[in-house]
Amino acid sequence: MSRPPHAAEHEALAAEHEALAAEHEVLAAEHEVLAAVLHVREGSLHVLLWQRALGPDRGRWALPGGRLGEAESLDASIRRQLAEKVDVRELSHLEQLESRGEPARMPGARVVATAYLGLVPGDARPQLPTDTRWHPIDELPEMAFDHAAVVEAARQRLRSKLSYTNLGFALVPPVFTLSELAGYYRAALGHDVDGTNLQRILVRREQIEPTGERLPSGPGGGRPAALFRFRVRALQVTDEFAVLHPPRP
Amino acid sequence: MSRPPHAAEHEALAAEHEALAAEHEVLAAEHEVLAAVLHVREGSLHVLLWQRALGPDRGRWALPGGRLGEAESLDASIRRQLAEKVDVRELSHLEQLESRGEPARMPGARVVATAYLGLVPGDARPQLPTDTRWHPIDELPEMAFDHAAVVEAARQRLRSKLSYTNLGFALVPPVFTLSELAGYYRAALGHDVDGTNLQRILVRREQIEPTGERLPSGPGGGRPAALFRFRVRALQVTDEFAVLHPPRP
DNA sequence: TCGGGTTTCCGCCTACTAGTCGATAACTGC
DNA sequence: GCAGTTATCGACTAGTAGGCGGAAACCCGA
Repeated sequence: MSRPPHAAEHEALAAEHEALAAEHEVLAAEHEVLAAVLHVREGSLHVLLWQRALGPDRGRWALPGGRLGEAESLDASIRRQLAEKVDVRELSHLEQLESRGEPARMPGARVVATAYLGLVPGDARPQLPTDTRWHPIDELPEMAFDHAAVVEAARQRLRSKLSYTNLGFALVPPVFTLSELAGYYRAALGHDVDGTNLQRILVRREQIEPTGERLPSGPGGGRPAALFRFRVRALQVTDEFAVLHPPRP
Repeated sequence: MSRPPHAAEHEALAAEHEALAAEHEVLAAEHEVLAAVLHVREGSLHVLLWQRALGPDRGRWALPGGRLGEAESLDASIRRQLAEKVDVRELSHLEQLESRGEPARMPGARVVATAYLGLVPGDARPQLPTDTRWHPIDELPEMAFDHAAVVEAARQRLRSKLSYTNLGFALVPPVFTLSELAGYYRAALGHDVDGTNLQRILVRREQIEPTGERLPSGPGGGRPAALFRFRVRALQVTDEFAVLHPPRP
């Protein structure tokens, strides 16, 4: 059983909270939403971060997010908050990840956070505010609060869902070649992926289908690649699990 | 390639966002924690519910839970709340499930809820308060608020985690026969489970091991059953997924 | 137009796993 | 000892992922 805090303690906390809220031009709130928006670019997985210019942890990099509004659902709120940093119409997927409520996760105020995983297709190049950038997920900068842990959770979630859902649709452009597809999976999974095998698995699961068209060959020649697309561009769970393993030694 | 959004478009977006933020006066939403505690008894999966005697939805059945304390983490809070309904020392597993924040999920106050999945081993018979009972998960009574959805999420989580983790340890007594083990899995998964196959899978994964002892035969005779135990009684993720399928037709 | 270089695609092979089933072992009770 | 019962073990089957080599389809230079 946890004891109720002393009144004095409580008031001090409330005062500090007020100050912080004033600084941010927002009233006191206890709940925030965050999103780790992931995106494959230049062959590796990136995450969307913005650099804090004010408040605690200024200078560090943070996930997009903010306080929950009065009449907002969690989903609606994260969409609204994300709109500040990126064109939400570019988002191909969004799902809830986890909530964190350690009392000391942020200095000053007590804030419970609900984190989301967001995905942006590989061909999208949304315009970003000046304080916001894509960071390679393997070289994260100094992160604010507990946001690094959220990024790690997002990466894990993506990795496993690629194995037993059609979540790949959210990583790739509407139409793609098999080599490109393998490249996206390689970046997201963090290990090598055999194109032949990937094709067989996804075709068998009826996740992807050929469009019938083919891309012209590159400058060096080579057989022109056939184009594919995902049949369904919304999350579906495969009845049979199938893990994409790293290659055998 | 997607075209970059026009600058004007971007500004319009930002303006819209300002308006939205102003409209959504931020308020201190209350936060509660809930747990769907599952338990296999008499061959079927049950969930722990208590009947509301006061307030909204009185008479309906609810999950254990309550408001988050000032200096409590979410995990600490759900443990404290659960202690009101069941001896928490009987809990073999507890993990976070999902958070719900629809503004109208409870009448009156705005309450964001973080739900947990709890498990109690099959041999435990914890004492319960008079308002609290185990309910078969297939015959839920009239449920309060959105608690029925939470129960469904918990069941799904259990089902899938049995396939790619050692979560079975949390369902069974410290020591068990293979028939008993198959019975627990059958109840939790909701479909038939072949004991031979289950044994091979779990032994191969090094999840279970024979204790060397054997149970005396029952009244009708029969070969005495060997006893097994889980090697590790804490959650571990199997590197290779392996789904326990329903039997083939 | 022919041949070398390049990339993609396709079919075959292998290893391994889950699911099934029947035979055998180890008991009880008559 | 024999019939009945339950548990255990081993062998068989079907299906899947991973890997590899060769054929296909293109470019380009001679």
